[in-house]
Amino acid sequence: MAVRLEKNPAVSKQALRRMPAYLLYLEALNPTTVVSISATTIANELGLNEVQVRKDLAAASLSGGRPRTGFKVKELIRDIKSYLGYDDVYNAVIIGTGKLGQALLSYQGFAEYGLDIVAAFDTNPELIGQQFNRKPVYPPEKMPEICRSLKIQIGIITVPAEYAQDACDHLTESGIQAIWNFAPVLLTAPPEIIVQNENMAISLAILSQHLSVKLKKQH
Amino acid sequence: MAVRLEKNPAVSKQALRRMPAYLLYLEALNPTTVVSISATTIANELGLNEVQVRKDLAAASLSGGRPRTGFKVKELIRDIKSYLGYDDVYNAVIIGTGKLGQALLSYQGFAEYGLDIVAAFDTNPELIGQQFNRKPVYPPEKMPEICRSLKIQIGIITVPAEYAQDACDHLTESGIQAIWNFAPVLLTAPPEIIVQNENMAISLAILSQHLSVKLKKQH
DNA sequence: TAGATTGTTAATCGATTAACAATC
DNA sequence: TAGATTGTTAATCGATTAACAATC
Repeated sequence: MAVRLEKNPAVSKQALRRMPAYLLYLEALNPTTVVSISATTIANELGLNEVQVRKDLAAASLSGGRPRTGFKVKELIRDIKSYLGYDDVYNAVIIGTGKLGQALLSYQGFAEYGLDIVAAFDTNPELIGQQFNRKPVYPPEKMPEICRSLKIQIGIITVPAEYAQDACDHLTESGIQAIWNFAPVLLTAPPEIIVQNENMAISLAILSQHLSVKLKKQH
Repeated sequence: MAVRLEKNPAVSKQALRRMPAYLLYLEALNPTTVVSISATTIANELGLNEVQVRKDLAAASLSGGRPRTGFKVKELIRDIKSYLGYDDVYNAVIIGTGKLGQALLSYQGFAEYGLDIVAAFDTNPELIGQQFNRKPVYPPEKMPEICRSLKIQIGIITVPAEYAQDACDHLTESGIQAIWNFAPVLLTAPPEIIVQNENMAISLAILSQHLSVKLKKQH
């Protein structure tokens, strides 16, 4: 996982957010019937501005598109993946094997994003020693040892809100570099630790805003 | 759930994304010891620009802040919640009671966001008739009837990617207004249906970008 | 009062969109 | 060639930040 910041100076955060959508769209195409695709088509299908899509694709694509024919789908998929850093693999552990933790452990799709979840931790003695998707559950005491020996870079927090800060502290002491936090809590971590929050409240607020506007119109 | 678009003309999308973080921060404060708080303090704690926080709070707060003392924490929490539309309640159903679906069904916190998940649907005969967090699982055939009689506005899709479009079509035919999609798929829905994607690939791409920059620095 | 903090107006910055030349 | 599409340069738009007056 390594985003090509060097090449194109204009790697906007916004563009980064749109890339996964391009990828989903391109991967849903039938590769035998659709060999090439234009930025225009993608823009229309996704409801985006044509020039915006063209700039985004130009930033990600190594060989660029061709006038008249557009971009080669296969190449473009490969380039966007590389642009998003899905080629390099990071090792991760999950803290908290409740239902959400189990769901993430069992999800096969992370491999494609360069995320390799190798183990989990939980305090529940009934879960310790079990495996989910062939990934073992360890007691929290083993965190420092396992994170260091398996060279874990990312800790994924899926414990209930009240234990999230503890989990964060434990992970920090275990030498990880980044935290992906699914608990609805603002974590306090040393500045060198990267914290990315998966905040469902944001999605929900945006959805609810659109919905309220829509329902008002119906009256 | 109804965002106050009318009052303040400058309801930026970006501000909407920051609001949930303010809320988490404010709710973590001890209400007996911290009665008032300044935008300056919040900005420092969250690593944001002071003026930005002040503008955001001005947009959400009804009574505004006071020079010297700042905002009353309790009032501010209430105002931001109302601003985000957490006061109005929307009814939702979950399609797909795998681990992710079960996790969402069991999560108690959605009530605070104005989301009331009242039922679930699954094709698995072993799950049909069961309850999770007192919410019953029905077979998909019952979707139109139940969604209409319970006045469901939101459908939450937590089925595997390959069934997500089917689930979307079913929900649309059942008269729902909005879809919250957790499957890594671009859904095709009629334009009047609001689709909000919970795309973990975006979070992961952002995290991986930061991480790659960080790891490069260490060399 | 003095000064911390608010809220607003103006300046800057970044992202989007429009216009257009280059190219296969 | 003609024309669809790319990629770039310039204009616009929106969001952030800076400067400052108002206020408790």
